[in-house]
Amino acid sequence: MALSADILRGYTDTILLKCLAEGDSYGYQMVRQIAQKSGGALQLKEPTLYTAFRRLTQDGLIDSYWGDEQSGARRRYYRLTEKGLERLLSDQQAWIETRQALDRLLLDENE
Amino acid sequence: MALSADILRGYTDTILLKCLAEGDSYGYQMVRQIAQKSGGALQLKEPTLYTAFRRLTQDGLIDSYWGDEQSGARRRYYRLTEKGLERLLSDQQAWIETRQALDRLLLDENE
DNA sequence: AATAATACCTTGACAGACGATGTACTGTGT
DNA sequence: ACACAGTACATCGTCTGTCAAGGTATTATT
Repeated sequence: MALSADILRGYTDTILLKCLAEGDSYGYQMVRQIAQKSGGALQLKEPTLYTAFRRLTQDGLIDSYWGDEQSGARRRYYRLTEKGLERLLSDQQAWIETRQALDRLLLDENE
Repeated sequence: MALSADILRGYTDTILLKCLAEGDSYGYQMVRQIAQKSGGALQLKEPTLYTAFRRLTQDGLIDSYWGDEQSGARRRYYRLTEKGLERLLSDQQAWIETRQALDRLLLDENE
C-alpha cells in the first residue's frame, strides 16, 4: 500500500518537523527515514521535500547549515527551531482531533 | 477546532460516499449532516461540494435525480451506485492504513 | 570508462479547495 | 405589500501543494 499524494497533503510539514525533532538530518536521509518508518508507504518526492524545506525555513520553523563532510557529496543539515517544536506539538494535537473526526465521518459507528 | 482544507483534501469524496451510504440525500442537507457528525469541525464549502459531485458522477460512483418537491426549492438528490459502494469500502480500508502510518510518523512511540 | 549511488535543486503542469458571486424560490415579520 | 433571511442550486477564478521531468556534482563499483 502506498499513501497517495492528496491524502498526505498538509501533513508533509509535520512529518518533517517530527523527523527533525529526533535529531538534525539532511534531505536524502530524511526521505529514507520516513520511508522506513512508514513501512515503505510514504516515499516523499524531492520537489515536495525541497518545497517544504523552503516553506518551513521561511516560517522560521527550521534552519539549516552545511555539514563538513570529509568525503562524499556535501550535505545540508536541517535543524528544528524552538518555534518549530511548538508548531510540532500543536500539529500533533490537531492530528489527534482530525483522526477522531475522520473516524466518525468515514467509518461505521460500530468499529 | 476546524479541519483545515489541506488536511481534508482527498477525503471529501469518501466523506460524501459514506454520507450517501446511509441514504439518498441532497447537497444542502449533506453539508449539515457532515457538519453535525464532525461536531462542527468540517464545514464543506459549496464549490468543494459541487466539484466533488461532478467528479463522483463522472466516475460513476454516484448518480442523481430531481426530487418532486411540492413546495420549497427544487432538490437534486444523489444516490450511491454499486461502484460507489465498492469504492467506499476500499477507501475506508485505505483510511485505516493511512491512519496507522501517520500515527507512526507524527506521534511518539509511547502514545 | 561506464554505471550506479549519494546528494543537492528547479521548472512547469496539474488538481483540489474555496472566496466571491449569481440565480431562484419560500417563509416570516411588520 | 414588502423587505429580509433561509433554502437550494451552481460557476469563475485564485491559491496552494504535489510531482514528473530535468539538471548539477561527487564518490563508489564494476
